[in-house]
Amino acid sequence: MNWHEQGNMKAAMEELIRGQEQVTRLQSMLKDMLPPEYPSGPAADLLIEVLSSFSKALSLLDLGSSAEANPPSSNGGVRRKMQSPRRVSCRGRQHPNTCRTTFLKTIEDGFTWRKYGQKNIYGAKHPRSYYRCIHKHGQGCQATRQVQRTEQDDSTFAITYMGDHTCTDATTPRDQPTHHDITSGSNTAAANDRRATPPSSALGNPKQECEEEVISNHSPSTPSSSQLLKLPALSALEGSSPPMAQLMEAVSEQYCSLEMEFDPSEFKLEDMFELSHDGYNC
DNA sequence: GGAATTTGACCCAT
DNA sequence: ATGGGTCAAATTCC
Repeated sequence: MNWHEQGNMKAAMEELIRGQEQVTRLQSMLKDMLPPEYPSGPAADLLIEVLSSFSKALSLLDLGSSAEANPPSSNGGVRRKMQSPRRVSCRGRQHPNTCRTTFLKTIEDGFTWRKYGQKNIYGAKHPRSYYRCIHKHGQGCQATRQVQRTEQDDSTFAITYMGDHTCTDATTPRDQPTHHDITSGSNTAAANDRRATPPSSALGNPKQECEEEVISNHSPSTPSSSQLLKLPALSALEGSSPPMAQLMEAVSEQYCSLEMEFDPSEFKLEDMFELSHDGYNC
């Protein structure tokens, strides 16, 4: 690891530690606000999960740095290559500057897609499916997307969009799979897709999308951090008290400053290191 | 029979 | 050399 990578690593750890402290403060505030008979609730549970995520991320980074310092020499010299040494998404050949990833409970997004490939990804539990817009030939639409189940949650799909729709489908606002409207849509590859269809649990519930979306920093239409990440349970508390709102904003920004295409299912230390090479660009 | 998916092969970036 | 992305023939479904 060179000095530049070490610097990024250290900065990432510092950001995580700050975020952890702020969530702890938020937890304390929330505790004061809730009635004694209801010491916990969805918001409190969510904070516990957020704290857990921070802890895991910190321990991962810590392991990474110590492994770097003390490479394992045992195991008879036979050591499996680290998984996913390359960045697995946003590395497209056609749309290097317009990719964004969303995490949804359904692959429906309002557009009509044609599946053109599927690959088992090295080190990944689930295969990745490749779709292109059904209007590629008719209207020359260059939009494509990659769909892969996340490793933590089989019912959640990481959907990476590459290229913009130039077809007439794109003119209908309800069809735009943006972070502003990711709950709409009924006619998709999933609807037409007979075999590459996810389990019914995912399909029958178009309203089950996660509120989480990661948009690459270089995206021309990148929204503000607060727009990017608004936890539903916390949003409900907005306006409850100024310090709480400020803290929520700070925590939100903390997450977003660490964004860097952070797909929990695909997070690998080496990915982080490589991010420092190409400046977080896709 | 047409349309859509599957899957192995090929190409390309790293 | 390796893994990811795309192509296209084969297969499946309606």
